Amino acid sequence: MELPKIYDPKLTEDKWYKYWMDQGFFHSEPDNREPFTIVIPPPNVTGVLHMGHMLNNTIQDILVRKARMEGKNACWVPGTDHASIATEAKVVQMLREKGIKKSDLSRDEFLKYAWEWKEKYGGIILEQLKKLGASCDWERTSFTMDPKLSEAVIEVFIDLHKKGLIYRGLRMINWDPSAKTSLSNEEVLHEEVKSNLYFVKYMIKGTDEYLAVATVRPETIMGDVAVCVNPNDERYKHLIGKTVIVPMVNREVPVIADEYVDIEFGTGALKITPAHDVNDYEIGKKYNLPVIDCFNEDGTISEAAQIFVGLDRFKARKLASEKLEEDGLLIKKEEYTNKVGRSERTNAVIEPRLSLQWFVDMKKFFAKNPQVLDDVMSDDIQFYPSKLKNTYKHWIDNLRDWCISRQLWWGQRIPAWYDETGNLVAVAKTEAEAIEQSKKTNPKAAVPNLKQDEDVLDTWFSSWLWPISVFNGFEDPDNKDINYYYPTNDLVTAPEIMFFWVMRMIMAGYEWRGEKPFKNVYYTGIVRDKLRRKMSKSLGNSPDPLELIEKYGADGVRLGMLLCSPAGNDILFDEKLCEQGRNFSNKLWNALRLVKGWEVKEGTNDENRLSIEWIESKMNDTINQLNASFESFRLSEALMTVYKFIWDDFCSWYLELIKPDYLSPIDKTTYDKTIAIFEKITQLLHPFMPFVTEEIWHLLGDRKQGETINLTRYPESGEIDEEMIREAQLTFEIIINIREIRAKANKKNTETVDLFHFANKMSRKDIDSRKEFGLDERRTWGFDEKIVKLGRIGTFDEINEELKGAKSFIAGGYKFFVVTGEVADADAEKKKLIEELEYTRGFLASVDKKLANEKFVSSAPATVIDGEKKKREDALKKIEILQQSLNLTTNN
RNA sequence: GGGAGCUUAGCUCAGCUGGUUCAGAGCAUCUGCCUUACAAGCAGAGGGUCACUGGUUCGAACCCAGUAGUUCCCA
Repeated sequence: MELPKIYDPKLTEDKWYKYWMDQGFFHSEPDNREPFTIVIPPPNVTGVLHMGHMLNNTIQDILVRKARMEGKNACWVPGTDHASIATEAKVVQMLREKGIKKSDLSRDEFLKYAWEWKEKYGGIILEQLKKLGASCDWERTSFTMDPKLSEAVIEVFIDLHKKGLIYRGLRMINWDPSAKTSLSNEEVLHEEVKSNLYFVKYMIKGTDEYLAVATVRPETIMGDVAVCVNPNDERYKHLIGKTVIVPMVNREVPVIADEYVDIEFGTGALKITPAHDVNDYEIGKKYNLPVIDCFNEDGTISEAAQIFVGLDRFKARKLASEKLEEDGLLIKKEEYTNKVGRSERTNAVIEPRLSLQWFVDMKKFFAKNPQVLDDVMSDDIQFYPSKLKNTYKHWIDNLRDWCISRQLWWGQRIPAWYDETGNLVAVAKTEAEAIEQSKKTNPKAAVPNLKQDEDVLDTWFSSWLWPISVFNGFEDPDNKDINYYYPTNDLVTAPEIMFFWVMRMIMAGYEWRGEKPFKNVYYTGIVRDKLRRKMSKSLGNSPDPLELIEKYGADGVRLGMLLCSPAGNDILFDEKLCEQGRNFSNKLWNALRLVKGWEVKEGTNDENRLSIEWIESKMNDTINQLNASFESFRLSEALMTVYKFIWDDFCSWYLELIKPDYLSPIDKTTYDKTIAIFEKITQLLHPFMPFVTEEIWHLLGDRKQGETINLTRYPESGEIDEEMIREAQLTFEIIINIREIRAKANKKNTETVDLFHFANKMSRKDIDSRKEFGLDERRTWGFDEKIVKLGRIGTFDEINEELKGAKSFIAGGYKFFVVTGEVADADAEKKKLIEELEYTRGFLASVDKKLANEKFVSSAPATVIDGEKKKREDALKKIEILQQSLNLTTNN
């Protein structure tokens, strides 16, 4: 069989993904096996794959594939999120490009466009996930606005309203005066700007005294309803309860006291404008102050302000400053740096604005479901990394009610019904039901003319139901799927949505299933570039994942992502890592080429026995380490374990040990064992690199149609011969020493050197001495042929005296001489010996000191003391050899 | 302003209960090799006052306190 020298992912990846899909390997139905479930964090339906998705989904795929190979019934549910704000924005923009304004369309017309857009572009991202190799059950693909899922959202809203966990109230929101809509916090970008701090006189009623107030927003003075000072502020104590005159509009307002006010900031007196500042609003509420909204929704000054009516807010600021100066009320202007929020989309400066919104009463909800916090704190739901538990707790301790209404059209419309004057009449699925309800509460009233709430629900209000709703757990709470797959096993997501999503899914899980939604939560880091900058479109520092796949293969990119992603840490992505991944595929491929190129001869070559026993032990050891890493979700570590086993142990040592001479055949026993090990290697690596391992697995054996590495059982660990591993390590140490001497002597690979073992009382042939070193006497000569082979040794013999002019080294308590033909510098050799002797003596002294310390001996555990004793013995032996060598050198 | 985390090799990180030969990887670097699987490769090497200061302990990268720097969350 002719295999190309370089592995080409393009020839295999699409081929195998199609095969997997055709054979339906990823589809799951409930059966008798243990379930393993992951629900995807649904990406935005109109989104495209970015590096964050790559990382997140690679991790999920690894977990799912491993579970599947462990014989579990693995089910990974894919899907997308309707993402109301982002999607609506995209549709609005698309319409604008066509010359259509949203305001010219009816709600139904707009939604028609939105659905068309969704059908056309939605789900591109899912196709991209296939390129990555994601083994999702595509037959279960869901969308948060699928009829069943939307229905669940509406029912949940009605249910919560019935339970008294939802209410409608006034609240300060982020208002975009340009787009005339509210924005979520995530859509507001904060930036530092230089502005002025105005110091303004508020005259105290009936006196010539004034109270100085500092503000950056003089255009909101018309909305002032009080001035607040700190009750502990000696300067102002006498003014508390007095009345002051608001400049420009001459309104009389009280001076109140609250500890919220920072004595140090400005003048220590704060003007209270409840309509235009979140904190002022809170204070206003606390002291029952009125709210005067002096802005219109487009950011111009309203009638309520009395002056500057109709002018833009920034124009008004300038005019207010001038007017204050005219009136002699402006004390001074100072330069001041503060943060201003801007709309991500329109760049307009955000105005805090009061409006009627729907809320979930979080305090009540948590009182009803204390497990939402408790189960995370007690690790019943385990966070990886666990340090994020602190953040979770801190958030819950400072909960605010969840605002769930959005002034948008794309999403689930709030099922609340109002009469003509805007009073809430009922919360119900349909108008008919609402009328029914209103009749019940007020039978005598005429049938009202009802209007449904114009707003839709927050997208998170549908995604918090995701682990239940994808299995239709609301319409049919006792169905086969939900009973089998729920609670799910692992959730893989980003820490920044811990509150938006993770916490709320836990809430929903307890409220409607009485059970947690998942057992483990794995938080990935934020993908950043080499310079630690967040990857973003505007910086242009985010590579296109599909281009990377094109360049390095999906396996290469998957490896590249994972190589730099310890759980919870940020990912400093570097394209070079993908290259490393690609190179690794190629390494594996070439190992296949080597093995498949051998001619096989019946029989057994006993020289290879120890090498085979060693690699088997080493592999079992690797499997144990790998499983331990998986159990604690240390996936980077797990990958590194397999990576090193394959590259270093299997390729660099094992294959070199057993490789027959050029054109010589290999014995069948060794060949069969090697193929078996290679097969296990592909299985171990498969969750990480699904494509190249499937390809190689098929080439390693005679596979039938319908067979796949996906459905093979993940290798289990067997017996580990620790002594064999030590023996091999000693062999490698000897070989490395020889190679180093060869390298320094500039020996060509084709030239041999001679090796002599110094036969003192610790001879390698001496069985007792081998026992002393903890080595098995049966293997005395086991690896010697291999030392000759890999060290390119001509003669390998024993010698009873120091070999003058030869280079020497000590390995595992044995001394060796290497004759390179070039005369070694005797003084340098001697110096080396002396240095090593000095060092070992110093080391011995420190160990002795420890052992002589009575407190150490009495308080340290026995294993530690035994360790120290062993160190002492080893050091003594080493000193003896060194001393002996040195004596001989000196005598010569 | 409040809270949480981090600081170990040039870079990115391990170091799990304080104790196994003066601290471990990967990448990068340096040297030599196109040695019949792989130059996307092979062989070898160098590189660290564990941020700083003090404390606890027989023993500290690890525990405690303080200082500095840094990141994130909330306001």
